[in-house]
Amino acid sequence: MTIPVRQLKSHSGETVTVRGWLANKRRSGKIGFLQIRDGSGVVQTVISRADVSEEAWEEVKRATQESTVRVTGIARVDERAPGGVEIQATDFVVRSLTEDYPITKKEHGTAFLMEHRHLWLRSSRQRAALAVRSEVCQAIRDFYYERNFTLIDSPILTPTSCEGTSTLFATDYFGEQAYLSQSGQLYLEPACAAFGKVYCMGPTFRAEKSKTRRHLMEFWMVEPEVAFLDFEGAVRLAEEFVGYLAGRVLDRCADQLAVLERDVSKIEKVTGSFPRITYREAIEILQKEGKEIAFGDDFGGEDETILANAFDQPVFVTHFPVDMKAFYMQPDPEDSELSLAMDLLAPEGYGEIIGGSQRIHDHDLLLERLQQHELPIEPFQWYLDVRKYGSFPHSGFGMGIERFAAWMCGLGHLRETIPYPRMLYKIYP
RNA sequence: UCCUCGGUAGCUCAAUGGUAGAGCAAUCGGCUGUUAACCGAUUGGUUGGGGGUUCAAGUCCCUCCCGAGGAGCCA
Repeated sequence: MTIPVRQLKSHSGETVTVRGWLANKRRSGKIGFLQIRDGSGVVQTVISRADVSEEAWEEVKRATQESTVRVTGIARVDERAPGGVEIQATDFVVRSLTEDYPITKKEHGTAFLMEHRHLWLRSSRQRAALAVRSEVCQAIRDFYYERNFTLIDSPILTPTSCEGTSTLFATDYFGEQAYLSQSGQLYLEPACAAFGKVYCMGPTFRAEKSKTRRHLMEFWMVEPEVAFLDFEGAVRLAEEFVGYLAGRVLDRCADQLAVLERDVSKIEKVTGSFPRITYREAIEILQKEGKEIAFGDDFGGEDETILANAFDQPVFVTHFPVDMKAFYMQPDPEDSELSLAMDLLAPEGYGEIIGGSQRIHDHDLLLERLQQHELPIEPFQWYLDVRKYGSFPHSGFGMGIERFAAWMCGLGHLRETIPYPRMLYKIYP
């Protein structure tokens, strides 16, 4: 009977068949140790020449790294085996022989591995990171499902820029210019009036020529948007959300975090409420650290790291100057020069993982802001309609899934947290 | 777009301006408990492309291409 490697421990003593790919082989004249990966896990198979036919032993000699193989034998618990269970083989066959597999057991540079991303996916660290990503995505779905949010997928092909600033990927739309979406938020706001609590999760595109470990041209973002939720509510939702996701990763990805050699104590600190500082306080902290930064300046990557390192937990920075942020953000009722905006900075230098705000619900103020930003009114008419027909206060935020996953995994670069990263000038494979 | 560093065997890297090398991989042989197994042997090169300086260039100069890191911008 074919058994997934993951379930082998519960079949100890039984004769089982495993099929998969040969991850590694060590062989002497009379005994072989084969690490076989089947997608659910990796198991060591022990083959003694005396126990198998001459044909099967020839197959052991012939088998190369990443050949497709099938082994039959007795599963047994043995502490000498990686993973604690192994198969004592009675038969072994190569189903498809691999020759000249590019990724060897020794070290490779990232550039080489990225050229072979389709094969690199098979390696243990990559499988661990992508499994964490998968768990994060599932946890996101569960979080919003359990709280009665409705999934509203926003369009990827859009007629205009959402915020008017970022560089977009342009494409031809039957003779008209269309752009790949850089945010689903504007399309979520009308849906709030239909469903109250909504979210979207999908790919987002930025054509900026960024070339750093914190950037991808194509990345995934989850964006909740809630009717009648004020700024304080949005901060609390973000806090609860991040805490929930971190808890899920700790609960269900212990094996992956071990492979990634992640210091889980850093993630275990992510509980309860997160510290909050205002933008003004953040500037003061940076100035005390000797940074030359003034009120009104944006944070650089180094600034974010300084701020984040001042706390164990993720830290909210709130109340940014109005003209630093997007046109739709609600001004602070106590100081109209500030907006009810927040960024959440992850610890350990992982940077901004969440950005959000309360949205302007007053029609005339939003119109004024569009004009101030020199944005055309006509393409945003539908967006203004949200404020025209039964306006309501509402708030939301967006979280970058790769940045969150990179933080959980302790990876220095976003590219390993997405199966096929799209980076500056790099779109292969 | 700008700044910095880099490109030598399939991979990771050495090589004062003076004969292009090692480890791993591959191939062959040996080894009954290996953990990136180990041991021996063999194979493997238009030194990213083009131009220049020089008796002589992997090495110095110019230029282009490609890669890595960072800045700006952002999630």
